[in-house]
Amino acid sequence: MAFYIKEAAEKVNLPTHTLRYYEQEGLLPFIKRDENGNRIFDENDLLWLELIVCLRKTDIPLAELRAIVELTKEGDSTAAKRKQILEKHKEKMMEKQRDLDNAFIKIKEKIGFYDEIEKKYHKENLSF
Amino acid sequence: MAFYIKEAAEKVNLPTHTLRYYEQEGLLPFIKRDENGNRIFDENDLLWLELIVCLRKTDIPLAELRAIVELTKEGDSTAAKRKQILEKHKEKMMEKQRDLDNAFIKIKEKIGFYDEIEKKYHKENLSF
DNA sequence: TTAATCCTTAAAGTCGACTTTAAGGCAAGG
DNA sequence: CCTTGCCTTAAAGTCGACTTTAAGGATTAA
Repeated sequence: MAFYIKEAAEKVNLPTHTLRYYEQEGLLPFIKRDENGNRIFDENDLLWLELIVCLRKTDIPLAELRAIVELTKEGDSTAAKRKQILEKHKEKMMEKQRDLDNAFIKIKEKIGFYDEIEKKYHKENLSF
Repeated sequence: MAFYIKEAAEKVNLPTHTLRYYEQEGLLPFIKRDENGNRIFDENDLLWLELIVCLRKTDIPLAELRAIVELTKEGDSTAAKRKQILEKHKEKMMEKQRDLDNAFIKIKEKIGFYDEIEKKYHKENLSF
């Protein structure tokens, strides 16, 4: 189970350019090449890439993903540090959740307000 | 109840620069000035600003807020359009919520994984 | 009177995360 | 043989949302 960049990109629903950019930024450190220098993504690479995509949707900075990669290279002794990075991001995610909850209340209010204006406006403009 | 920019900025927890920038970008169209040309934020301005801040935390684009302002200037007949903009953003918010829910699952898994490595690592390094 | 602290405007700079452009290599199909 | 479509690299450009810098005006406190 190994894939060229186009297949990998399709699997994670990103442009190939972005995958190359991620590799360049140190997020994909173990990507092998075929005899022509083309990238080959194996199952492991894809799993990591999927986690990247999933966490990027919650706006984890590339720098934090890169930091995890660097720590991974240093071996098992860095597991606690890697965990810490993720815990910190999880806190941010929880804050976002709260921000969303607050915004839902406010946006519903405002939508209701616009509804009222709309109703009034139509009532006032009835011809008979 | 009216405030100069510094007080207003403190109330919504933004730098004064950002409030000026927002006005310049057409997000705060009704801000009055005192005899020296200083901005005066009234209760209404603050309420709108608070909504801006609340929705910005969910990444509503400035362009959408500006669009609402422009429609508001055109009067009550545009209430439906303004509502539509907010409904559309509410959809995005719901998608973010789903993204967060998915990411929570994955990040907990990964944290658990790092926990395992950590435990193993400490076990292997016991001297006796 | 001078320093501090507010305010003003306009313009330039920054940042993260891509995205686009340019120039070119390799392999298969017609 | 040539086009098509994949791949490569390096570098430049874009985008949104600020943020910083520069230059200066008005009010207050020492």
